[in-house]
Amino acid sequence: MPRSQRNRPALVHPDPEEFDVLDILHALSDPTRMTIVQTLRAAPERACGTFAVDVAPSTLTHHFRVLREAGVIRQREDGNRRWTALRDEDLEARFPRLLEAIVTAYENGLAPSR
Amino acid sequence: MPRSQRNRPALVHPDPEEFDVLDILHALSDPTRMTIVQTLRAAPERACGTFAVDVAPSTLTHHFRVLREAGVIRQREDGNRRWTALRDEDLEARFPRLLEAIVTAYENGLAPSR
DNA sequence: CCTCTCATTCGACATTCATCGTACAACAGT
DNA sequence: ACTGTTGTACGATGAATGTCGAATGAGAGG
Repeated sequence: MPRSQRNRPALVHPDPEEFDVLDILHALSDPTRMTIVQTLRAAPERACGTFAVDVAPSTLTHHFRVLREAGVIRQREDGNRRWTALRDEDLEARFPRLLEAIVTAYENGLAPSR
Repeated sequence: MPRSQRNRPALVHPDPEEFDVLDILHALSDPTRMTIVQTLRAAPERACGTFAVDVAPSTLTHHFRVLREAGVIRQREDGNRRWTALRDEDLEARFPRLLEAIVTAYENGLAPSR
């Protein structure tokens, strides 16, 4: 029996109909979380520890929860690892072009005129 | 001599090169501020008191400052009124399709599936 | 069985934030 | 001048937020 079904509370993953744009915007307005999303756009699925962000593990867990409860990412358990992926398709179905516009804007703001 | 040039500090309006996507996302992640932006999309310019938001005047001033310092709105003085307008073109030039995608997503989230 | 790794939960902390009431300043009429 | 309107500035307050360290728990592998 995997860890997620024993002592650990089930991971909260809202349905696309429950997505709230304001929650998504808030989730993406933090630099650490935006870096996570940006990283996930390049790699389809990653383990928690493989993100190049400079925060404590418990802080990372916190940021994952914010993203997950907003519907931005999906997490699944696999042995001792927790894999994280973007909910590209769900987001696109609910809010077309939203994620693309935001992440593109963020990446445009990094190098060119800063 | 208008009010803005006397005892009052000049209104802070960042240049488009200084826009920060994360600041913009944070500014738009509040329901009151999103309502303001949505209202401004319909009317090109409005006076402060003409927004259908249910907060105290001083709170409204606070929200205008957040939006203004993020580059979302522009405010100008005219006699006793302060006129507020969206910085459509500046935002579009700096972050193409960003505002459109966000406001559209917000409006889609209001009626259809909620 | 023992240990190491991975990631979480919990509690604490300092900061930021949304909100309001009060006081105030400038303009517009009368 | 006096008065009402418009909107700001300031200070306070309670809630939310980002951060961390310590403790915990489950899995993997010797």
